[in-house]
Amino acid sequence: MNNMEDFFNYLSNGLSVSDEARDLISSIAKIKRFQKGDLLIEQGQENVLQTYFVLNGVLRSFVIDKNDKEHTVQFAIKNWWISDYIGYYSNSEAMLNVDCIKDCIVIKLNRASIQEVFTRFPEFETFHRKNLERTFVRLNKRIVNHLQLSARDRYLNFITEYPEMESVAMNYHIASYLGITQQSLSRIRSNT
Amino acid sequence: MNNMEDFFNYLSNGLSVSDEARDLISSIAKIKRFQKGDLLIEQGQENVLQTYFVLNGVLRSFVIDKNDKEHTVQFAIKNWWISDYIGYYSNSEAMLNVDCIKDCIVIKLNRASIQEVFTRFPEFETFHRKNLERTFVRLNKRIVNHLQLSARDRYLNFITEYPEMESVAMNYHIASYLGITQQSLSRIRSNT
DNA sequence: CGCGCGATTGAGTAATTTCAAATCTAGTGG
DNA sequence: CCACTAGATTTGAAATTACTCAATCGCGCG
Repeated sequence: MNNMEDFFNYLSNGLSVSDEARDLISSIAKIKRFQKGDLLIEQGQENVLQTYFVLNGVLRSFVIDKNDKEHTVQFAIKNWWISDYIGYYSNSEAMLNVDCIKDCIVIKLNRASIQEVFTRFPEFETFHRKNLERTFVRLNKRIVNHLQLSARDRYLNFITEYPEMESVAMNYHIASYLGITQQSLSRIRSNT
Repeated sequence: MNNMEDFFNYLSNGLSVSDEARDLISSIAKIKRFQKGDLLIEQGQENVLQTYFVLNGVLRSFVIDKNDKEHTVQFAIKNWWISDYIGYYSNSEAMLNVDCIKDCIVIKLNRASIQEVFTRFPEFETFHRKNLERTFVRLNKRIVNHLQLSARDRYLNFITEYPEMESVAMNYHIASYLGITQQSLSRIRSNT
């Protein structure tokens, strides 16, 4: 369907959404469409007020270093959230870019509105807190993997962990997520 | 002082602690002392029910890989929290070890008791949620740094970010946190 | 003094990157 | 249907970075 209903379905998985909460969320959540290549957040922009929930498509967040190389921080597909969470949560300028790698339909929410939801409906704060805890685990695992695994093993882990990404992300997106060059990834793939 | 009062001072920084909350916390929080080398959590143990708040001393969490090499995931000093947050939040067996690298005084809290505090005093859940968001930013920054910086730059970033760690952690602890060998760190240090 | 642990240094080796060229692929127009 | 093109991927060879293994150094402590 790719509409607001999908978002409420997602929410229903973790909490029960009252009619009042539903009304408030409907009024603050905006559905947006983007095309492959569109930039939702740009490194250096003054502040990061938005976070996005993916209804359809694929996005990624990435940083461009001083040598103009891109490094993928996160991918997002259906039912994932994405933003520059460094800028978003530390209330600073954008440290990351967010762009579409496939045409997308997303729900755009801003921090202040979400805060309002938390205040009026505390169960949403609990839901968010549990999400954060799960994400926290994922980030810790990524760090642990990066510390102890070889490039090849990180790749093998990636494709078992996120099997859907191989077909939608390009070679160099995945390489830059794994912290290697696209040439190295190509060589790893060729003798697996 | 290194007693419970320090913990309440820490909490007072982010919220106002009612007398009732204070009573509940006093009843569930246990002060524990550990010596350098003591293991608080051991990789593989059945579950991770505890998290620790540091009153004094230095601890670290780390993983031992299949070649018996240690990789430091996190350090903790006064006013930091530490545990195996992978096991703790995903309710699984311990993926990490936690040990003392200096004699420690910590407050031990368990998940179920903390949940009770959240339920009875929702402002603690908000406090925790904000902490998680800050930690989330730190982990994202660590990943970004790992992706885009050289070993030398990661080291330079580490000593500006955590200047107190250089004197309390050993060479190979820091090296294993940065994802390099102790020999490489030694060489980096010698021509800085 | 001598032991033990941690840090440093050196030399050879392995893994990965860099730069450049070649190949593949999907889409476009003749 | 085929040729062409632009973008993406692969391959090769040299250079770089970091690692391994081994030996040595330095220091605190019994």
